[in-house]
Amino acid sequence: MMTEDGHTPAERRRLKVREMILSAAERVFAREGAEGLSIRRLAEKIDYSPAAIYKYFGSKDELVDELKESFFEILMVDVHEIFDTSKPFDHRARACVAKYVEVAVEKPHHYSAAFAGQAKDGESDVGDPDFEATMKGKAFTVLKSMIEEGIAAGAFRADLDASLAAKSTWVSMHGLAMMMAHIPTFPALKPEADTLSREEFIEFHADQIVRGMET
Amino acid sequence: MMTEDGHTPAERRRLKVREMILSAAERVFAREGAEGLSIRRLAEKIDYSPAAIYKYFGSKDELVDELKESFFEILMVDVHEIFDTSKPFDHRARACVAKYVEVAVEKPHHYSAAFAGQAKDGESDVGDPDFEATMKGKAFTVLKSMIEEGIAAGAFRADLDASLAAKSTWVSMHGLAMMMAHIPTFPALKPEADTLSREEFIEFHADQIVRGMET
DNA sequence: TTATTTAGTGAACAGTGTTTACTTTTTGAA
DNA sequence: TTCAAAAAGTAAACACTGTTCACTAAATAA
Repeated sequence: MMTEDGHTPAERRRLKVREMILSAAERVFAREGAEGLSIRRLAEKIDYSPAAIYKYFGSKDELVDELKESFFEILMVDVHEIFDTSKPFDHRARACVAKYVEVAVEKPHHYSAAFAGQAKDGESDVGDPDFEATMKGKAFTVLKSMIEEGIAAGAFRADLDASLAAKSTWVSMHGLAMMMAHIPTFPALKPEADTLSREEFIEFHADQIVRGMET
Repeated sequence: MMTEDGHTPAERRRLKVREMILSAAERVFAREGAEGLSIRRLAEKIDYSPAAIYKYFGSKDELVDELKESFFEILMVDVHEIFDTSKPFDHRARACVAKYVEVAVEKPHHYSAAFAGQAKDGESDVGDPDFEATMKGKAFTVLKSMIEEGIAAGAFRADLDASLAAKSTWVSMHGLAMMMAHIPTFPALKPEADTLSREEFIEFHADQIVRGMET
């Protein structure tokens, strides 16, 4: 029979097991990342044989890809929520940066894995023909329209290329997310000095980014 | 006898083998990163047994750490050379950012590995009691004094905290280095559009960073 | 009921980092 | 120059890893 996605009991059962595997994997991945997530340990945890997992996922990479993708989706939804507030423009702009970084820092393994394109010569999600449809594509579009709004409102330079500026802004947010994700103590480079908290540093950085675009 | 670092023939021989291992490892690591560098394959390549390598390095991680450290040293020297030019200030500032990113992009595996602090709770190089002495510490100091010079020259805002600004700047450079290292096509998000080359994008990004600090 | 597809498994393959016991070579002193 | 000690190097094993394959057991459709 033609599989119509979860309409027959068998399909629902299959989907349920799939979700169970994913959620168990999610918990391990959040704590230990892709390295720490072993198919064998995962199988033991869910009381299946290792080979069983391969009936649901083509490979470990495919499984991890799903974890990354759903994380990125959450990241985007969260940022979008902030963007759709009726607060003043520059407040929203800074809050978006802050939210992006905070979500990334909460799940450092997810975030950095989502951007670890392996530097392989193979297909890169960015540079994708239908980039607009991907999560990263949507993220970029949101960011760009935000900047266009800023230009229209006269807050940002009129000669600013919104597309370029969006990329540059993303790069700067990415840098902060990566730093904070990987270096636990980040804004405090030395242990004694540096009274600034993470939140305060995010604010400062967001401010620097926005200033770079202002008139 | 007391080992006085390479004074006896035996010590020189030992150091030579060590270097031989490192340089073979370096070649593999540059192409394939830490994952692709296998002790067994490395041993085969240098015509030793895998166990022999453990007479020279405590673990694979220790070996890789040395590769990362010497890369970072090169990165710092290269940037410092640009900094010590007699060109006008803002030219030097932008050129430093460009150099930093270029070197990182040339050896993407080295760069990203150097910053992949594993997000482990263990000892982090940053947050180190004698941070100033480390490579990253020196890098930070250079960056900071550069910004102080900019403030003194009246190019940057007088109320700018040089230490904070240095961190923010580094974060933005880091973001660009990571993006370009991991996403081969980076500044071109869509395949058709985006006529900007990597060099041009680096320039734009550096400009945004500097603008954020200007008066 | 029966034939067929699906779910799940145990065992193996090929690979990894690392350790241990062992042999061979080199070294420093009597 | 002989000889014990130290260092260099190795083969084989341990404990992992992702993945595949031949197989059984169970659910499904005719």
